[in-house]
Amino acid sequence: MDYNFTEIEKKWQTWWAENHTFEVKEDPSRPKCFVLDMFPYPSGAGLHVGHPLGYIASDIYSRYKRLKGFNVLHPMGYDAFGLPAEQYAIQTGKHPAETTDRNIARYREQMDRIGFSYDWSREVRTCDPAYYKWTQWAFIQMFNHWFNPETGKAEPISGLVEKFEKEGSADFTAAQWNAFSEKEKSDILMNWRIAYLGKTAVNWCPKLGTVLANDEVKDGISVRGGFPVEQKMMQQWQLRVSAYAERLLEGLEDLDWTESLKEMQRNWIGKSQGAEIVFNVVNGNDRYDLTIFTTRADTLFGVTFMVLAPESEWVSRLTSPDRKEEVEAYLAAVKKKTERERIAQTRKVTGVFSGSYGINPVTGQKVPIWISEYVLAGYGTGAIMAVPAHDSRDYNFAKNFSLPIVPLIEGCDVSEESFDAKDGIMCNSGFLNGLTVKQAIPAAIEYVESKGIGRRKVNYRLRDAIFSRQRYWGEPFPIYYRDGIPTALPESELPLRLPEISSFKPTEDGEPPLARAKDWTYQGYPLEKSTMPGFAGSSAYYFRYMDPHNDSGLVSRQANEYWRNVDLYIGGTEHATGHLIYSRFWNKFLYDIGYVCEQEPFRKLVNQGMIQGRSNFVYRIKNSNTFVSLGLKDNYDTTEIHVDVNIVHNDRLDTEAFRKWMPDFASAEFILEDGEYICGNAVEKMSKSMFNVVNPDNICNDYGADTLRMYEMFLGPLEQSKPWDTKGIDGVHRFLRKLWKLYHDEGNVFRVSEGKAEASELKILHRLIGKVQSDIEGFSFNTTVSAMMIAVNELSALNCDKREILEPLIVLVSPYAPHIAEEIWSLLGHTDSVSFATFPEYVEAYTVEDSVTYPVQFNGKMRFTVSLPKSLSREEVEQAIKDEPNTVKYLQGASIRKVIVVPGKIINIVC
RNA sequence: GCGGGCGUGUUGAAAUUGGUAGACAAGCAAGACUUAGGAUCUUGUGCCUAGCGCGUGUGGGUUCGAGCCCCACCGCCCGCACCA
Repeated sequence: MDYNFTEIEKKWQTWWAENHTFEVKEDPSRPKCFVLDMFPYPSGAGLHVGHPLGYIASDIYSRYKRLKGFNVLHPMGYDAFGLPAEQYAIQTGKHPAETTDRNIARYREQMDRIGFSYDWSREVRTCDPAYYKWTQWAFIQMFNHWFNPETGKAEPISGLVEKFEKEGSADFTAAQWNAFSEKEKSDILMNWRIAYLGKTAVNWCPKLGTVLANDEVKDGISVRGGFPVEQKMMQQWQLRVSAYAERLLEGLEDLDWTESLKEMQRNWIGKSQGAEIVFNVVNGNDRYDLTIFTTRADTLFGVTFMVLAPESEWVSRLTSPDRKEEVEAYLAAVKKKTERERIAQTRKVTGVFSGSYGINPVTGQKVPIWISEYVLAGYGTGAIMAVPAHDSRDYNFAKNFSLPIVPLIEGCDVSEESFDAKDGIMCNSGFLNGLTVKQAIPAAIEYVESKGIGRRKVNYRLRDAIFSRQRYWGEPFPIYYRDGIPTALPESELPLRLPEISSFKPTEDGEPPLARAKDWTYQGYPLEKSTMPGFAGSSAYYFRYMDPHNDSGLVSRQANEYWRNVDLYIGGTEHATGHLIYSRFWNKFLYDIGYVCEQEPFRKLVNQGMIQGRSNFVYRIKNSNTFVSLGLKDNYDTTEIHVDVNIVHNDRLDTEAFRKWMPDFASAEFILEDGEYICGNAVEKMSKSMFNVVNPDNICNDYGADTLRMYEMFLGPLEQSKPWDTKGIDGVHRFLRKLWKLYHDEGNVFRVSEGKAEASELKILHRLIGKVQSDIEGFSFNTTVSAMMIAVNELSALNCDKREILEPLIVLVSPYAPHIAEEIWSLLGHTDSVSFATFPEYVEAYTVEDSVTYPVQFNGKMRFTVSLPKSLSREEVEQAIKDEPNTVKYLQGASIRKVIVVPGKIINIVC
């Protein structure tokens, strides 16, 4: 019997819980460090070994920072509202709260086994009324504020009302405003509120019976559930995220995030500089001003037609009577398509002529106005000027409908494809002729501005976030309809609790499930029936951890000023354009209203890679119950069958376990090679259906949590995706046993000596200290594990049993393998947790020998500064350099292994 | 198409950031102990025509010196994608 991880881990997990070891309080005398994991959605499947990867890294970092003297806030909670629990409720009638509670209990149990140093007293759950009170509270604040473009920040809506009362606006006078009815005033203010109700094109998912945000839809399919999505105009609650586009973009600059993630956000925000240009348009005798947006004002002379989005409100106005039938047929056809079909048919050109014409403001030429789905209603003004010669989409359209193509750049060939590059000399372009494209763009904008037919304009791709979901399991809106006027509940009424309902399905007439709630009213007025989306509860949860039990505010001023924002945030890259944008927006809003002290929520962000599954296969000979080993399978006609990876070890099948696995295989026969059944393998997504899910509990049972933690780190760089492969886990486990043996004799009796450490032993220790320090701070957790293995190997080779070495060593190991460290720490005579130890100080003198520094000249040309041990004479060094200049020289004797000679640079001595 | 990143043994990967390439593990091979081993402990393990030879996707460049820097090409991964 030696290292008994089962006993040790249980013992210390209980001890930590009983002693509240990881609970933290604000402590102004110590620097703070806020280390956060993206909290999980507690799904029914529980955790697999991929989930804890980021949690382990953040836990190591937290424990390390604690040893370094930081006051570390390291909390965990659950993003507990969401679709799966509700879908399950619809199928089974079980209340989502019940399912959620059960799943959370399971998650907690699994996390506890891994030995995380979370402060569980700060746990939050987004579905808890005491928590969602503050989600609703924030919504009311957004409802009561507007975004002032002049100051670039959120301001109370009352200020806007005052302004309207005194000055009116561009659309109405003060007198008119004051004469408006309550309803009219409410409708106008809706155009300004940060949280507002408005009609917009939404992603409607009929299967889920709800609308979805852009980031909840991928390739025309809902991310949750994978159901088709279609475009629909609907009245929905929205958040005016687009108002913050510029600040969200600028804010990225100072963040310590990966370049790729910042770039993803930049793309999502999609800033483009251009101009809005007004075209006179004619439909029979009617004349209008139609504004379009373009980034290529320089191509104005090449406009040969214009295009409207099918959803554009201009369509009805510009359809001439004789074209009406055809246009309506086209609109109906477009409407019928799902988003997915629209994407799939991307290259197929469709469109219809409206019957109206636009007048090119620089040439006076009449150009036809078309309607086509390749123009998007939600971007710019939903209308474009088409320049087929220099835009490939316009080009395809022109070719398809035989519209003219006018090239504007000298020497470009547009017979086969458009010339999209912003490069070359302008021609056929009046006053722009002779300019380069780069000169022509600003020149054209200046021209249209001076003629009053357009203006410089910056456009963003970022849309407002659709905030309503026609579902049950989410936060109810703190909104009621007073005579049809959307009104916020008084804050004193919060939380507005989710009511009990008889069935979780939408009603027969298509209303959200909340329509089934009895008495869903406030003071006799109806309450809003939709609920908030998943990202509502996750947008500001990090504030709640700072002050989780505060009943009078989201977070107290004092707690917020101490913890400020997240120093390290670890989570998956899949949240790049969802959660991470919404959180930043939400945070900036709270900052604007003076509620929180930092503009950005997450200072440093690390994306852990995904752990994929490594599937195993067996090969069944067709029409038999005989299975043939991998190497021999080509001799037979076989079917490949996924086999549970938990009954396979190093690709060798446990044939007995296989017979027991499924009744079908009870009488299975095997054709072995060398007495073993070898399985095939492949890397696939970790999922139940592939039988490749590895449960962390199993690893904890077989090897212990410390092995799991170290092995997950050892697997490779944190950010990288990699398959879970149990090969190699034995190596890590062996390391922990060796570590244990360092402190124990043959009979497993604890033993250390008090003797003075040798220089060689100190050297091993201090090299490790330096490595652990620089690697953890550089998020290179895998190399630290290797360094520990080397140190332990070297120390056991030296039979080192000195407390002076072994005590700091166990502190170094403790962030990675906290249970074994805690056990040994207590054997070393400590009564306190190793988490309260101090990180040992790195002393460089142990790695570099005593040395002197002096300059050396060679050939009168190169000058070097040489740092050498006293044991080598200057003559010896110079001779060595002369013998073999400009290269690596090995010197005998001493502890010096080479002298590196670099012109003008300090010479490096490697020991 | 646009943007970001990567390419090193049989495998996961290291490389003090321009200085002995392949650390540390895994696998494989040989040996020891053993009734047995998915246990433990040694030892070996980039390649070859075995030279003091060749090797970090390919070709070139800078340098005394390149896995690392520069140019071109090839291949892979991720994100965005009718955004005018």
